[in-house]
Amino acid sequence: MNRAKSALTKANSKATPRTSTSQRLLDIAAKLFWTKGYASTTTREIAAVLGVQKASIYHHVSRKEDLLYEICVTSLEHIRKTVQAAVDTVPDPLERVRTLIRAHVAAMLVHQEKHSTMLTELRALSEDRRDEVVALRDAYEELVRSVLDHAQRAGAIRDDIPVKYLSLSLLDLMNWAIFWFQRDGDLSADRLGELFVRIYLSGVTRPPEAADDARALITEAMP
Amino acid sequence: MNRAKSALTKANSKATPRTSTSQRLLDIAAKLFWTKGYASTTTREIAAVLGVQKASIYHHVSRKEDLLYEICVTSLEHIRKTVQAAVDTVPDPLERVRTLIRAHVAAMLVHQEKHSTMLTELRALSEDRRDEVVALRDAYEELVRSVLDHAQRAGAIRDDIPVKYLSLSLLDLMNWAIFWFQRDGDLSADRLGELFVRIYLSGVTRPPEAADDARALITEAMP
DNA sequence: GTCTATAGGCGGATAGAC
DNA sequence: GTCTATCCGCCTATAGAC
Repeated sequence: MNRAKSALTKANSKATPRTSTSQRLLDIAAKLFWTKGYASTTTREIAAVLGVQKASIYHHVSRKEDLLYEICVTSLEHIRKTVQAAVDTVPDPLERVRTLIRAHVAAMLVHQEKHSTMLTELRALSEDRRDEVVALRDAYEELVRSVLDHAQRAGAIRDDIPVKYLSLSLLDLMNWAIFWFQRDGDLSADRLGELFVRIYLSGVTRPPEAADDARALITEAMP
Repeated sequence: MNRAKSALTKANSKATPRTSTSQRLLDIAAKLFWTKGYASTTTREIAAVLGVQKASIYHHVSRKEDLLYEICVTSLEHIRKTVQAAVDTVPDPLERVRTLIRAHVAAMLVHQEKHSTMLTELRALSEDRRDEVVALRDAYEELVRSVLDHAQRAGAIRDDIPVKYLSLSLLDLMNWAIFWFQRDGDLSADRLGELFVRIYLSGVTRPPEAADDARALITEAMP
């Protein structure tokens, strides 16, 4: 937790002016890191897309790694704050789980490039910074676990599987959709969230006969 | 399908003698690619772990990329064959889904390094080879879809979500466990498979009261 | 099948003018 | 804040002996 806080502080204080060029730099880097991977993306390419010379990048960051670090921190802070705020408005334990799923999917898709870069390129960070980002990630996962734990204690979700694994399974289900979800495809972000709500909460087995959750979301066929 | 076959043929014919050194080379490369990523792993490191000079590697493969290509093909062919064989022995549509989940989890964990490398490093391949591997991956995903489609047509699983998304969700749930599953942890590979069977088929909502699947797997608490 | 030696290129990063 | 010019190290891959 201390580490997490220090990560944020550092990210905002550093020699990184929040000018719009710096923001564009981060967005461009995220898109390239996501597409080609961090190690395979060169500072030359980033500069070319940004429309400046390679050396100019070093006015905004002191190392290529800074870009990756800031992308990871931004992504994790955004999703944690968004999901926390959404969940806080809902009292019912089971409805909180639904809200978490919807908010997580929406938030991760808002920053699709940054979120997927964080998920896959974390290992490219130096040890110290990786530790800081992992601490941020752990803090978020702790939020997910607490929502599930609350629901489990309330008797709303199954208790034959430890919350640890319920949580990891849910994160796997949601996070990796980022690899195949197409913003312009036949499925909107909202519908993707609803899809995961149904699968995760009800499973795919056909209910014996309308014995599904009473507040059933199923009124029309998906997509 | 044609592309898939050509990928396999090439992989087995090429200038790649199946000596034990070549096998060790592939295994070592897979472990390093998985840990550090393909682009960040140097031929020097691979050679060092193998216990030879850098140049000696080029007797077994003609380019570093060959290693990644063979890892991807091996991994996908293994899982496809294993899962197909397992599913073929089971007639009941719903039981086939369960069998698929168990077989997929078991197979991907047997070759954990290769499978995760295939999942995350595919984009580092040259365009032609990437196309070939993607064709193999598509062929496997088609197998998954067909099992789910069969179950859906038989009325065994829900029909309010298209098979396309049921399939992608299941693959996300299973595949990315490879990131957090610890071989020596408190969960065996078999139990991980059972865990996914329960979550995917029944969902996490607590059943109204023993209204869960009659052939319930839930006899003891997990882990 | 493995070695030593080296080619040849590309990468991140810096110096210092404007 | 951006430019030109350049350093230097590391990387993949090859040449050719044993």
